[in-house]
Amino acid sequence: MARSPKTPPAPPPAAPPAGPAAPATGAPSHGRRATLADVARDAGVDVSTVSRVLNADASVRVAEATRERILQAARGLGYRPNVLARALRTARSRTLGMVVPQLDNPVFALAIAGEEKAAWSRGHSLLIAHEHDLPSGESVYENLVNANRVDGLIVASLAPEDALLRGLQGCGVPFVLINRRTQAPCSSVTLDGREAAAMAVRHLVALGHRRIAHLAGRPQGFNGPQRRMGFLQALQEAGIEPDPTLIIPVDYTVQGGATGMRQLLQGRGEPPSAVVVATTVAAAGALAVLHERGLRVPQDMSVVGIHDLPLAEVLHPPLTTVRLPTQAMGHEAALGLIHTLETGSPGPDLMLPPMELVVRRSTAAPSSLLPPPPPPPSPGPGQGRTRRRAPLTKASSRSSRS
Amino acid sequence: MARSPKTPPAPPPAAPPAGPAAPATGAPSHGRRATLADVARDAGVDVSTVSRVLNADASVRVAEATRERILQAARGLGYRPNVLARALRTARSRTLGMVVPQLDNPVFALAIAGEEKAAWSRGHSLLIAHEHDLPSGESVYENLVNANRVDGLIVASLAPEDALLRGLQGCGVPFVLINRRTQAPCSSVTLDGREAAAMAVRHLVALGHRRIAHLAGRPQGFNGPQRRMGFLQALQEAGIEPDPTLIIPVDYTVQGGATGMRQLLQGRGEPPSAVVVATTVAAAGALAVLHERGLRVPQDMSVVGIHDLPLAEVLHPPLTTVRLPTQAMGHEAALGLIHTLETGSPGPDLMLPPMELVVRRSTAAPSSLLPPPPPPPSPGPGQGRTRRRAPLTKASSRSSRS
DNA sequence: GTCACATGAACAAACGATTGTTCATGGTAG
DNA sequence: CTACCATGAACAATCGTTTGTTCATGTGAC
Repeated sequence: MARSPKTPPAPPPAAPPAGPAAPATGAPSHGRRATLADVARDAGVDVSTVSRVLNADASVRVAEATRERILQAARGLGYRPNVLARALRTARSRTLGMVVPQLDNPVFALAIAGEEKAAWSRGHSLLIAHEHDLPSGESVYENLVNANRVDGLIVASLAPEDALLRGLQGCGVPFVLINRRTQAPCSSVTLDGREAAAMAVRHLVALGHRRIAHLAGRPQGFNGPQRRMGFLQALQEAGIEPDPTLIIPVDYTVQGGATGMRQLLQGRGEPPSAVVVATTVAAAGALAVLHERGLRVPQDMSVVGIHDLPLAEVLHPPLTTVRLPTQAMGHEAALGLIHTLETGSPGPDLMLPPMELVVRRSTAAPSSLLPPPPPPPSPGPGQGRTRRRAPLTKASSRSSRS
Repeated sequence: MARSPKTPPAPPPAAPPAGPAAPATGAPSHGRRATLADVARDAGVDVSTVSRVLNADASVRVAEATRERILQAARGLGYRPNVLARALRTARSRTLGMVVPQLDNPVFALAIAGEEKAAWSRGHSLLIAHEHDLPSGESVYENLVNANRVDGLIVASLAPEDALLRGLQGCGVPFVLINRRTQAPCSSVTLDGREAAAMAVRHLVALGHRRIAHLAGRPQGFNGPQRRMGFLQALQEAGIEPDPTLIIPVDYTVQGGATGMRQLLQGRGEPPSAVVVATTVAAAGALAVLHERGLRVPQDMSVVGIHDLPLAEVLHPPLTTVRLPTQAMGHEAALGLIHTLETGSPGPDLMLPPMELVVRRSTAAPSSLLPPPPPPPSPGPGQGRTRRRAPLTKASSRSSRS
């Protein structure tokens, strides 16, 4: 492991800067892949020397001429280290394991994209596993660690905290949770749902809304309560007394959003003029119910979704959302985990701030005031953090933990 | 995490049917994982014997008592084979490499889910890589094969055929393409877009539509032309003369669908009463334009999308689609590849038929005829293959290749 | 003319498995 | 009583690396 400690971009281990089409300057001679021994023979030295030269082992001295010969031989043979052998010897596979509860969820797919990028950029690979039952009775985590030898785990699980942590700790490798924080201190990378919800509310307040509802996530999860807190906090900041009947817990599904919206519409009292929906998918359900009832968006009701997805663009009308750095979450998790693996330092503990408020066509000033008089804070949708675009800012806000 | 064992094929490599909680009957003794040598010591035999017993090596005879002792020792130690060592020795990693052009595409995400399931069910792992450039100048394929030692590749690439195949063949491992066929004979698993488009058309014809448009995919891809062929064929079957001005090539994007629909609406001549859109995403764009123009769906225009996605459910109105077995595609590809690896037989060459027509609210009889008179084939949406639900049927229709 | 020493590179032992071959044993046939 | 054979298990080589240690060489000081 004597590579240049940091310097990730560098491809020191014999990367033949071959022609346009990489295929072998003359390498794939007789089918078998070239090994250290082949290089050693060609260069007329011992394998150990080759190993040290190719790994830029600083603790050893070799003559410049020898080094050249070795490098040349390696290049000529198209030598690539056998990661299996290396991993066996060093007990480090340079592979990260990612466990997801579901793959067909754009949030996880994006996170994986970020992880994959980070992993490869640091010379690691990503092994993906679905959270599922194994015939052997092991957990996927254990299997990954015990049999496949991943060096660390990135986990996005919905399992109960205690069992999850117990299982993970039993694996004996570093891990980082994404999209979720735990009571117990534990490395994690999450999205700041509190701030996201607050941004949504501020946008609506700036438009002149005062009666704002919230289709909130499940109270027992992590993201639901976060977003609810942000919602309440921003309301309070604006001097608006929150109306408990306007906060309705819903499932993160189309159906859940629809049910929640129905419930909201049949409530007594003055109806809201705007609603912040905990997820974009639930917002889609809410929109459907509004159409069903003949209510126009945004004229009769403004809708904001939290967590931007491609879906938001194709809804009717296109949904105003708060964009969250989902891919960055995966990227940071992988980078942090690799750092932990390399230095032994504790894992990352990040909460990434929202990227921006994406104003589409589902929000406008409430029709009760037209033409819209300049509302208290600032007129129009161009307030505060709108379209801020701060892609990768970090916020190590352990303080914000409940 | 010990769950109900499904007992699929067989877990020959020493799967200890431990108690409810797998964590060690007494195993994780001193941190280090148990090796063959540990088991051998405990059982008082040689490692080679342990290896043969645990692998159920038929070519060797061991006394029943010895076998028992070994099994017990392995169980007691919680022994798990080190796949790295095994892979090094056998030159088989039991790992599949999956290369995708983009991860945030539900089609690929679903395919991966299918592959992952198939791989694990056969004792393999799945290594995922994004199709991207490597600093070393190698292709991702080569890197996967050369350095990470995957035994085979599943590839979903949009790269030009010749370069792609050359690169893949240079890797020297079996591979199977998904979601795409090539001119050159080559293992692949695809979705039958021809039949899918035909199903969509038949549905519309059954509703009474005669003037049917097609927002078609790119002519140079694989799926676009397939679907276009199916569209034309079904029209012909119904005795309808296709109108070339009603077939418009579009990009597989919201924007593409929108542009295509605008073009369709500004055409001279009698406007179509229904449209088959090549993808659900493009259909979303088309719907948006229809709303923009004040046209009602399905009263003024029926819309069918090909390739069902969760998105279809949340559009306005919910989109009638043809459901394609995307996950099964990945499943079959992985299973086929593993079969190739194990037997040396040629790779799979499948084209999976559509699963069903999912009738939602975007299709109805054309308003020109109300009440709808029984149209020629059969009345109502309950025709032919609608809601057939044949999850995993295969069709080795190499004959259908152009 | 030795001795010590720095230099450069070879030697060799792992890592944890698989697998071809050899070896000890006891029973049986001649 | 010896030769032979089937049986059951040990021996040992190997996969391709990494890494601690040893070894040969030439140079300089004494």
